[in-house]
Amino acid sequence: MKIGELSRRTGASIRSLRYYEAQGLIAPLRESNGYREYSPMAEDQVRTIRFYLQLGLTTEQIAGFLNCVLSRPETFCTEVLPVYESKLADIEAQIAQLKRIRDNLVDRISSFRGESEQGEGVSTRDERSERYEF
Amino acid sequence: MKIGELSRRTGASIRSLRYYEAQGLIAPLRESNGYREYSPMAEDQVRTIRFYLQLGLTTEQIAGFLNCVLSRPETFCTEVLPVYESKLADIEAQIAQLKRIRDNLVDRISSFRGESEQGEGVSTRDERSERYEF
DNA sequence: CTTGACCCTGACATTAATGGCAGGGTGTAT
DNA sequence: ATACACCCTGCCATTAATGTCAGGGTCAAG
Repeated sequence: MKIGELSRRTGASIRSLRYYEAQGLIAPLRESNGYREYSPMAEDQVRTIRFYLQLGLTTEQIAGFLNCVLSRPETFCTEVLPVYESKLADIEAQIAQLKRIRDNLVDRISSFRGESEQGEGVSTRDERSERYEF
Repeated sequence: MKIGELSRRTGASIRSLRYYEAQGLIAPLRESNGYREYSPMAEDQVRTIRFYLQLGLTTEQIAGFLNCVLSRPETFCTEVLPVYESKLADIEAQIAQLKRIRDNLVDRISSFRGESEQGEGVSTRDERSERYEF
């Protein structure tokens, strides 16, 4: 199939499909006129790429294990686990940082509410940690 | 004081101090030689700017209420609350999204652990599409 | 008068995936 | 042959604050 059809089938823009190729994630054949010709398997391949992108992995990381996971179960690919673990650490750190900012914002917002009557920051902290715990 | 000293006192790089000025957050006088001359109050002003930046607000948002909060308690500045609330909504959404990704990663990581004892993955396809769910 | 520590402006780079345009070729149906 | 849908490459833009040059003034001390 040609790039337009693959785009329609996968939801990836034509621009993105060309980008994945430039990043070495997919290698369509070329017809004599220069058009890309994708095999039917490309559809699954693109969906797999997009899934890993949604997990926040980079094209470079995906390139490191894509061939493996396309041909066998993910759990057989030893390259995948460290990538997951490193990404997970990133995510946890980001969440922690965002939580700090959020708590600060919540404090400051609640001090606006308190300002119209009297007492300042009551013991919002306990309520907050309950509500936001996860 | 000149820009180098203000930088040392506040921890903001010289580049950043110039940037804050370009964004309309601070307006030092100019000496006849073109050098910026900052009043002593600028030190507090820069610290205030940096604090709001740490909360994730943009220079544009900060510009919208900086004059007010510099001259009276924050809770008297009605421009601030909606900015906080909007930022808080962003943060909550980001946290929720990161949590989804994290949960997915945790699942996938734990499936590696289980795989060492379990039988093979016969149908790679089905497993993968199941786990693709967010 | 030179050195060295300051200061100035302006411009480009950074990150990563994607959008979008310009300028052009291909293929098919009318 | 002409319209139209499709494809190609290459390039610039995006976000927002900051880093980092280049090329050049200012000024005090020696």
